[in-house]
Amino acid sequence: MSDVTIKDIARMAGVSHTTVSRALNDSPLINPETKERIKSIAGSLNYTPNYNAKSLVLDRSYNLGLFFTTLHQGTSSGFLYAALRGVNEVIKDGYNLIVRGIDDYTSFHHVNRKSFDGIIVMSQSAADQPFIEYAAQRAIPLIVLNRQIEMDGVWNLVPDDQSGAYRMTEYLLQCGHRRIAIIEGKPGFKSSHARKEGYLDALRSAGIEPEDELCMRGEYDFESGYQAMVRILELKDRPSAVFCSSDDMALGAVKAAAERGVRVPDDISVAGFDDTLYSAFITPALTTVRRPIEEMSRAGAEKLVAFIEKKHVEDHKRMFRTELVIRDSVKPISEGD
Amino acid sequence: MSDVTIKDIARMAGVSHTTVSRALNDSPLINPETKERIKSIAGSLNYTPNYNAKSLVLDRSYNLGLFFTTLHQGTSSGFLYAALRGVNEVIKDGYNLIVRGIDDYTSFHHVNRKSFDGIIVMSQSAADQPFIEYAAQRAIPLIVLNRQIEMDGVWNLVPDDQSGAYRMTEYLLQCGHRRIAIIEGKPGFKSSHARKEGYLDALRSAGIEPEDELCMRGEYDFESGYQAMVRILELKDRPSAVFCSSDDMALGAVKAAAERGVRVPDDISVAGFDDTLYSAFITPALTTVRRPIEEMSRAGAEKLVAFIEKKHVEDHKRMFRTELVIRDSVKPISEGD
DNA sequence: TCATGTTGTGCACACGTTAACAATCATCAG
DNA sequence: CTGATGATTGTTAACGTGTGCACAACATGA
Repeated sequence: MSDVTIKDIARMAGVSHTTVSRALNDSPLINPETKERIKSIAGSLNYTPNYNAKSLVLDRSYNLGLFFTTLHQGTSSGFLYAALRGVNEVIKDGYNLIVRGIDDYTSFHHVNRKSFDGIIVMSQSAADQPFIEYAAQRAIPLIVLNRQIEMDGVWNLVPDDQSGAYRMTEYLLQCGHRRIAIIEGKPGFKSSHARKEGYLDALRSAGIEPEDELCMRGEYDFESGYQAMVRILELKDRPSAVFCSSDDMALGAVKAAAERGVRVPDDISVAGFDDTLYSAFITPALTTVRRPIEEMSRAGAEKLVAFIEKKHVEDHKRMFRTELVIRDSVKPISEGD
Repeated sequence: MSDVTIKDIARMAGVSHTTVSRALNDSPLINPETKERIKSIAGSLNYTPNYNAKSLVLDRSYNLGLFFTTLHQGTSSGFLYAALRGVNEVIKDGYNLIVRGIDDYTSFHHVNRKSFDGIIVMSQSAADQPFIEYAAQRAIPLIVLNRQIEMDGVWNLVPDDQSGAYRMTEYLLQCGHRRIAIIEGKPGFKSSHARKEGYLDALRSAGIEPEDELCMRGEYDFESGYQAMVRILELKDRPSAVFCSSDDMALGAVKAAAERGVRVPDDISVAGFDDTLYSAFITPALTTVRRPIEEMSRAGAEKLVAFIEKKHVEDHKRMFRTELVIRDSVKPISEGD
């Protein structure tokens, strides 16, 4: 059936396979009439090039990789969907999109330049670092989304955590909160720093001097959020709102409060960050900050394809605007409270 | 960097490249000592085979395709996620999983046996038919999930609609409903028939003779559900519950009821089928039947890989158990009502 | 007339791998 | 000692495509 090759076409057209190859690739060397004739024969034979052979000689795979930190533990379906949609919208017919969880690989043996024209890593954790370095070292065009990273030659598109945190804090202030605690992210992480800076900026803009007492260490995970909230609730002068640097920690915070008979949001407001899927389902539904996953993915894929196809690409870093998602876990406080 | 080939290894080991190829592929022809020596050289050089070259000569692509009806209009993220997880769990390191929406293709040019060792179609609509036929005609190992299909040489794994409908009806009966209407699916569709049969069986098992008056035609879509519900509400002896053969129709039915001041579930109970994503979010949250997407995907991928690797595979059709999802749109009725 | 393009085409090889067949060598039966 | 057998390894071609170079035909300009 589909086993017709350029040699078959060559025989029919009475030319060499070289001419056929050139004609089908629109080489300017070929006589326009010959070219048309060859193309019409190819069309009528329903010719499809053998991409494996092309790949071999052209040193291109026509494969793009979209890698997630994990596909089976923790990645939310909404996150996956948004990323896949974003990338898929952009890539042309000529590419295959290969989707995989990094933790599915027992070795990175199959990850090399011959197999991937380019790779998009939707990074959710520092556990991806070895993979990213491996790919970078193999000189595969690489773009890392979502998680901030410092590597030369690797593009990096991340959500603007700082302004997200700024606007969330601003929102809490608008709701009348004056004493607002923060539970910080993992120490040393860029995102932790950015989110805290946004928080601090917003407070200062409102003329409120941040208090060290209200800044709690966290690790981005459920447990650390729980622990931090316990400490917050023990403060003599308890804050009326807590900004958590991740939804996971917010979940822990809500649990700690509930266990101590402190109601969210009636007694204390809790805000998160990330808008993970469950955020909408828990009680109370979490007020949080959404990261623009689909937009980032689209931009990342565009950039990657443009680079592969040799168009020049300039800037290596970019921030994407985050968005406030207002649900039920933050409550305005009336003046008299 | 990674450009070491078997010829390089051959030179270092003082053998021919053929010997290297055989050694690395564990051919029994090679002296065990030589084999070990070659393997260790390959390891130390960090050798990775060029899969494009392998593909060319072995006529295998190492690619599996996972195709959805669409990725950007209607496919729910949960559905996508479940399917992807199921397939991904099964496929080995040696395969690439290519994910795509069928409606993303402007032509099926890139779909051929040289580019795909096998294809899994997660079919949500009859619109996939041309794609499925195209792939089948190209002799690509093919498995169609979720939608029943009648084609030789094409595996087909579908949810057990009949028993799902049976158990839903049974549940309605347990809730005290005696007069239960059904809105049927598209005439001529296997699934419509199966769902109706399940409904009829359950009624008869409970000693209730089905009434023609309570069987309404539908088309699986919102509008037909609306129309059918209108007719149901006009019946002199109105049923206390309506089993809709799809969530879309259930949605239409709820709307028709609401517009006429009939409350769901207080005045009438409504059940759906499919567990589409929105089913949980609408008011009232829909009691429905979930299809075992992840399980089906896993089984499908296993079957496909087994076939590609020449192990014999027997049965070509299989049903998967569906699951009742109880939410708020069905209410038990007390004896006195 | 002859040197010098210009235009279109083919030859031969390359890409990295596998595999049919040939070759070598040791071993063994007679 | 000799031919046969079996175990290893090498030679060579093949998979389908793209490309550097040579070449033919034909036009151009002096």
